Amino acid sequence: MNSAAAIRRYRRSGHKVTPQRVAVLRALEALRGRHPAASDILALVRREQPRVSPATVYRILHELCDMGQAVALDLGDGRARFDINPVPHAHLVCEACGRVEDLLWSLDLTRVPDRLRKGFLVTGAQVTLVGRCPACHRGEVTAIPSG
Amino acid sequence: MNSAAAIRRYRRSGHKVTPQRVAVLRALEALRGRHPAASDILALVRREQPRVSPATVYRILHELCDMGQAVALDLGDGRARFDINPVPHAHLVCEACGRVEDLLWSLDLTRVPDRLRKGFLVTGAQVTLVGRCPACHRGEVTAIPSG
DNA sequence: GTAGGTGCAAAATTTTTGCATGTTA
DNA sequence: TAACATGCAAAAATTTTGCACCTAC
Repeated sequence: MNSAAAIRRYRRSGHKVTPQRVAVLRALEALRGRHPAASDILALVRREQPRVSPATVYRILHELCDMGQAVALDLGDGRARFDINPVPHAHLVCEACGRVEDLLWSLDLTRVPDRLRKGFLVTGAQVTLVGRCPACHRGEVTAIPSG
Repeated sequence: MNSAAAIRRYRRSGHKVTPQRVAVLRALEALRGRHPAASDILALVRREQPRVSPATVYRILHELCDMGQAVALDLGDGRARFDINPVPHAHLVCEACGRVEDLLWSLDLTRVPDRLRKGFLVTGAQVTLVGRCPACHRGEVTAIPSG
């Protein structure tokens, strides 16, 4: 249960430690590595506390991202996905079925050559590789998909 | 006016060449490099053809992405951005003001080591670097911005 | 007790869909 | 003219906001 550190950080930062905040942290912990959308997190939180509202979950997720406890991902399907305390990594997304896999490829993309940086201070990177997962790729050699 | 090639491709693929398709292509051409959202493209199209509907623009943008004439980007603000015929490149996004700059960094990320690929066939990559643009970075050393 | 947090409901955005009508080839 | 494309309006889905009430400290 790693969420203890995040709870301490809430306390130290002057935020209150509420049951809702604890529940979101625990849900993120339980879903670590599964790239949950806000609705997935809400669903898990509601298994214990059915009256928690979407607004609260969104507010807490934003806080956690601001605090650096979590990161928001854009995997191309129009909703935000969340990761708690992630080891930096890239993602493989199947454009056919939407499957997402972590890609533990160590690229330190924050070290952009100064010449190209346009004065930006780069603090994070998001790398998404798009393609076909094995299952969706298999039928493709002999038959080009209609879409 | 590079959209001529795309128009030819429409004709060859059995799609009809409609004024709406031509207008979307010309808008994408005019906005090349500006990372327009669908609403930006619609607004430009409507300067010439006020009755074009959002649904039509979305349908045409999807077609163009499927045809490989354009790409959709996720820059982290909840709406899709579009680029026509882009040279592959990464993006710098300012997390404070939302400014987006191209980053002409030649990384061939589709060459993922086999060991890590998990069987995926990788066809494209999206690299987004997040940080602070020069303007938003400047005041930060002495004063943390309120937003 | 008070500052801050939450639930609810409504709104705002973006994107999709159904269907009657219009248009390209 | 026949298949395809569009406009319109409504729906869907996600995320944000206003406000009265509640609670952690």
